[in-house]
Amino acid sequence: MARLPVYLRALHALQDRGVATVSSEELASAAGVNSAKLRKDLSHLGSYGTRGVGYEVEYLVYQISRELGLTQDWVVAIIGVGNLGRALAGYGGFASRGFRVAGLLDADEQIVGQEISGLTVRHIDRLEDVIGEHGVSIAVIATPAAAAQGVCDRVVAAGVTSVLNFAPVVLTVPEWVDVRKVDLSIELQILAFHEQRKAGGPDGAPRLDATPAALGGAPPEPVQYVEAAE
Amino acid sequence: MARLPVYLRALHALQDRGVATVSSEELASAAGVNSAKLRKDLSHLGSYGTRGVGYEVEYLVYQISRELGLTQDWVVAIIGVGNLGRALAGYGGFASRGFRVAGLLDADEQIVGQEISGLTVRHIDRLEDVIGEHGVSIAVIATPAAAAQGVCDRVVAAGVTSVLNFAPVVLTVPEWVDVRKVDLSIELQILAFHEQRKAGGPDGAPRLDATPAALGGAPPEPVQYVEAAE
DNA sequence: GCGACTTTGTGCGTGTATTCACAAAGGCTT
DNA sequence: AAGCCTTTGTGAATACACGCACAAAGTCGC
Repeated sequence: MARLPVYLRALHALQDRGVATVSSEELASAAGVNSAKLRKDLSHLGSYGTRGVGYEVEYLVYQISRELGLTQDWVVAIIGVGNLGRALAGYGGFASRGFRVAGLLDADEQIVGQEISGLTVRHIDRLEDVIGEHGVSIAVIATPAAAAQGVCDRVVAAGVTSVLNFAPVVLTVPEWVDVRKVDLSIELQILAFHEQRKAGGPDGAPRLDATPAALGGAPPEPVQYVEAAE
Repeated sequence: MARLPVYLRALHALQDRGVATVSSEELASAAGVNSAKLRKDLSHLGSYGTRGVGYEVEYLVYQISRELGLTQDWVVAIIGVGNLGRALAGYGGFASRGFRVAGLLDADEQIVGQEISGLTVRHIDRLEDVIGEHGVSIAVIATPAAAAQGVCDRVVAAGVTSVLNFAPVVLTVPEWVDVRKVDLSIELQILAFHEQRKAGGPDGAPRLDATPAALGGAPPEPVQYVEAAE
């Protein structure tokens, strides 16, 4: 399930606070989900709780990590070292969960050779070498949209079977390859949609879940929706 | 629906290629979804297709933009100008869809005053001023985890009703505030989970959904996750 | 050792999402 | 103008996710 990482994070937070045992109610609250759902999720991996007491934090951390495959190292390459690629390279949340960034690649000669977060950026021409040398199994694509599919084809040909795509395109891959997409502007668009709903829909329909709170909101200016390539 | 932004992107790509009309089958394929689902989604906003022909791209773009609230400007503030905040500030996908970044804020004196993507970073102490002056309605939180809840409380108190959270914590907000979370490491963990499944579960159990044969492609070699020695 | 209390694990009803399949509707050709 | 062909829009069947509520199971106090 896609919620396990969230539980895992909450459990780590509890561990840091020295909590040894936790009930489904508490953990669900910390993770922001329903307690029955949490119990059902956990029971799907086996019975790791003690009735009347709860779950032992450390044991649960281990079981979830094991289920997610975090008890082994995953070797990652980041392709595209722009602003986003740099942010990803320096993101501490990777290393602490068993993800090791083994390569940074870019097509820009200005960037190739730079040292970022302890790694030297290599030229995209060496993509296959880097993947082979380090046994990369997960590729992170942070290139411009136009380059993404080409890069994707190459990493797949080189043996990568999981791709995390930050470029705003739908990637086409063979069936045995998994792709997950993170799209920053889509998230904002979804927020805008809900924001608009709060203020009354586009057709002026009365808002269904109006809040009593006073909104010091922005007077929305009439606008054109200009489109630009990315 | 959360899929509308994906359709919108696909439509924009078609527009750039000069395509005037598109069938549900083509658009669904470009967006990576089932065509019946796409038609049902679109019919939910009204009947904008022509039977026997398809949908007029430009008209559909307008209707979806309108539904999503992209025909008006949304004013955004980015709090936390680390690597990620910088990447977000420079991300072209925002401006092109009606999102205007009106403020960059950080607590680090070293960063305050820097000019990034045409904006001067201001001190977090001025958060309420910036929100009020520009009529910010969406806040993007790109701070360290420890600071996120505090910042969130402040932006909410200042009148913001939508929050896009990049910090790895579950934010607590009043019921009238929408929060969306983007978690980079969670995406990688989900990939690792599937990757592990392909190779046989954590207990070595045979994979249940193994693909018997790959049509028109090289079958994946039996994968091993060797610890890469350097 | 026993009973009361707490908490898990899950059966079940409900609502929602997804997909199939087809009739209705429009264009296009002759 | 009439019939054929394409594609939409949607009824119906299916699958899935969610959450309530409760019995089973274990702990803790006495």
